[in-house]
Amino acid sequence: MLDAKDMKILEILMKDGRKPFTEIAKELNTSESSIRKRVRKMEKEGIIKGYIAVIDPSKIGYNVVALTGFDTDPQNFLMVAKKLCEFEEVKKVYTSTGDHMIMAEIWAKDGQELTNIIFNKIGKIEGIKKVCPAIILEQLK
Amino acid sequence: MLDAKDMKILEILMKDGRKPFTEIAKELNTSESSIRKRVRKMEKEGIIKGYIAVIDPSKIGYNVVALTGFDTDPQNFLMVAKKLCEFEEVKKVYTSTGDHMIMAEIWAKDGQELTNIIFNKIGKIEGIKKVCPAIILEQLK
DNA sequence: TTTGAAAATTGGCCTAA
DNA sequence: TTAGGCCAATTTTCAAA
Repeated sequence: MLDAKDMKILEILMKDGRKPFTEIAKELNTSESSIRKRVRKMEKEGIIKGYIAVIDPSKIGYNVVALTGFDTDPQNFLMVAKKLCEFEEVKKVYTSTGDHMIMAEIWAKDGQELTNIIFNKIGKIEGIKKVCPAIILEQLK
Repeated sequence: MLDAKDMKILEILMKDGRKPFTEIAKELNTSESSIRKRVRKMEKEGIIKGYIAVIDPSKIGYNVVALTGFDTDPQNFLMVAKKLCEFEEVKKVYTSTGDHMIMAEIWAKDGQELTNIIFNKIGKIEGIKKVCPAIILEQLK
């Protein structure tokens, strides 16, 4: 299904999602149309879900990013996870095994705002039993 | 430093990193060159760190993604974090507060490969005291 | 901000494996 | 049937005024 050339294209686009097809073609010693048709196919098949700009949160005033685990009672599990997605400050939501059934990445301007988001806004969701925020100190990769 | 228009541009690019400047300009009722100059400036300042394609790991054979916490003795903490970055399978590395000082996102083809990566490759790094993998079941956002 | 030239993308049509 | 080559039209980017 995916051959070596597709994988190389993906590797390149995972590092630079804006690299022109013409340049990718040059790097892989092939034609632009070949690259373009492969990329379009992978987009259609959902292999490439999209392209996003990567922002440094601290540079736009979000000085506190927290990986936050949530414990819920089993009845409200999915509802809680979906509600979490609705918050603008919640950038990512996963369900997972391990210590917490739900993990979320939350951006806040400072500690006070994080407290407010977690305990006043999110904490009010029915079914949440416990909240475990871990503040990210540095992203190394 | 960042005005409202910059923030709107960032919001748009965080959702679609490939949206042409001309389209963004139309949405924000301004000119293409204005948008482009603002974007270039934010790129230069490191506010926009780059652009990446978002890949569905399961569609390229990575069926197991694990958020993994690492405990280390304090002497080896930074060295461990840096070593982790060198593994191709380790896609993200954070230092953080909370249960584990280091958090990493690891991609593997299956459970067996994850076990191999965590215990045979990564686990051999000096100073690692404990490994706590949580397998991501679903990404909701 | 406007303008015009260069570069990249797009779509259609074609051939070959 | 599918991947890739080719070409012409459109769109986007870019630098200078």
